[in-house]
Amino acid sequence: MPQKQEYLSKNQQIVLSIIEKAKGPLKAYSILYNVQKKGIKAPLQVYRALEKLIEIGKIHKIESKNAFIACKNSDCEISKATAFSICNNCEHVKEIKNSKLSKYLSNFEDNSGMKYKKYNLEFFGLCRDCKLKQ
Amino acid sequence: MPQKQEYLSKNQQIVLSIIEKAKGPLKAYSILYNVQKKGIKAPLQVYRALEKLIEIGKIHKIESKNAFIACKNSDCEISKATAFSICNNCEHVKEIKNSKLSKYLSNFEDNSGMKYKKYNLEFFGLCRDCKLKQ
DNA sequence: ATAACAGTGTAATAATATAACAAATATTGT
DNA sequence: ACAATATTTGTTATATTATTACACTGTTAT
Repeated sequence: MPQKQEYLSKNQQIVLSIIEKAKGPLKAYSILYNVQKKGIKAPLQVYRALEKLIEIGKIHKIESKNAFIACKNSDCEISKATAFSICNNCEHVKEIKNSKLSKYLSNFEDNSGMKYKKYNLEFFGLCRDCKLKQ
Repeated sequence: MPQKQEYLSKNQQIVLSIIEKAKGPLKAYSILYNVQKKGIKAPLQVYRALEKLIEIGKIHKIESKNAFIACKNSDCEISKATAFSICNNCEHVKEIKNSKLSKYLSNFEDNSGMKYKKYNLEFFGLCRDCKLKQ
């Protein structure tokens, strides 16, 4: 009796594969347009797949952009600690993999002594290329 | 010659005062319904005020909720380093004021040596009250 | 076999946010 | 005070993002 889903359903596979092929985060409706040839016709089908893929940690949502990106971090099977670098100029997004940072945040206690199960961190700045160009 | 706006316009004041009075984050359209008696009729008027208020650091956007909360942190006149605690159960949101955390994140360098001007961090868990109830 | 569960398909609609344009108001430099 | 510049406002329309509701299909566990 498997506790966690071990396979992806058809729609989940289709949506994941589009996101994995993409260079950057994709928006839900742009995913939809990309998969209409493959039989996914309605927003809800996309959103359902996205929800599941997030739940099992295959993708992450970039909240400040309402966009979805494949998880590059083999560790996070359940997506609970995410950090991203976002370029204000070219909009390039990269997942930050930094064990010191993730340890620091996972163990963080606020002033009341509370600890958290989950966090999402988004950093903004200029990426290397954009900094050079300016 | 003031470089920064030193006052708030009428609509900005109205919107800010609603947000400051609220117990938690408010959504844009809920703000709209609340201020229709005061002459603000259209979403855009609310969004424009929100944009300005964010820019000058009077409020913050909780990205995972598409909601807006007053800044309790007198330091952040320009909103560039924000951290929040969000309860998964009662949805209570609190701005985290922790100088160690903010120093850590403001000085954070990623693996490529890049530093960032701005960040937003959202922590999720159960708040004290909800933890006790369960 | 059947209950429980996860996934699918479809239509409709809700919720969030922006574009485009015209006019009014405030601010600054001279 | 006056023109030039900035910002803010008002309004309509529309774009974008996300969910509700309902009927149906397939798989798994007992």
